[in-house]
Amino acid sequence: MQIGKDLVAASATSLVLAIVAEGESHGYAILKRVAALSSGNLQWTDGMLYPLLHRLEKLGYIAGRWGVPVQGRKRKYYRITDLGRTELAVQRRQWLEVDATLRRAWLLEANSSG
Amino acid sequence: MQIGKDLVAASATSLVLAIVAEGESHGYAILKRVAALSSGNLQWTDGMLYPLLHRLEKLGYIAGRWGVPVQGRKRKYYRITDLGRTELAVQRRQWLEVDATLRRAWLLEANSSG
DNA sequence: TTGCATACCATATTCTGCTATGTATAATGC
DNA sequence: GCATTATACATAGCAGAATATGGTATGCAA
Repeated sequence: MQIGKDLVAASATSLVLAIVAEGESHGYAILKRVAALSSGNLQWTDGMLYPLLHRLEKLGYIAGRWGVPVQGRKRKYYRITDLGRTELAVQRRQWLEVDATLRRAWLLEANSSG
Repeated sequence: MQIGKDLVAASATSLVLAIVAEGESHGYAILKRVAALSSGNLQWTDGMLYPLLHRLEKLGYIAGRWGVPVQGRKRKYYRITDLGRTELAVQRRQWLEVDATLRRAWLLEANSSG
């Protein structure tokens, strides 16, 4: 299934925050995690993720540090901050509220003929 | 509760389609319907609704006609098209898919300490 | 040692949609 | 009859985020 742009944008922050709340992670791994959690339905491009990570870091929701590996490409690891946890809770509440609204609207449509 | 911009954008099309699927409606009435369905949590501005209605009409999801009232301001009434109903179903499926993904992600976070 | 695939990160430019603003009519209160 | 608020629609211009692009590093195959 192809997921629309707006929906991707609306869920992106919550997903990233939830994933790094699980434990420190880096860009590429987050990409894979999203694909796994969504059963492959969400296929983020790296081009959209990195700007998002920068934004979230600037907002103070996540904190990044460069990992210095013995071998291999260097990676930037992100972890969630306290502010980020708070924000995650806020976003969840908002999502659930809109979800409830939509479900109400869908019922209306179902009941009004077809 | 204040709902974020992205979330508003992601739910707007579905909401409008579901509302006009209930029965023909016009801009101002749709605004009120959204507020009611969301218990006042979604407070759309007319400035965001009208461009959206134009877009949806151009896409063929809704069809508009000018109502000529005996008295009162003239209004533009929109009804849903067959294409619009199809699109509504598509968007609902997408929303539910992302919703499932998010709920999975939230569980992870809950289980990973706190 | 060349070429290709995968891992990994970054950002300028483009595009899209909202904010701000404008127009107009009808109802209400005084 | 005048001011104010609610009703109702439209769009130019701007802000912000994704696309497209670019770059480095490692491994592997031919």
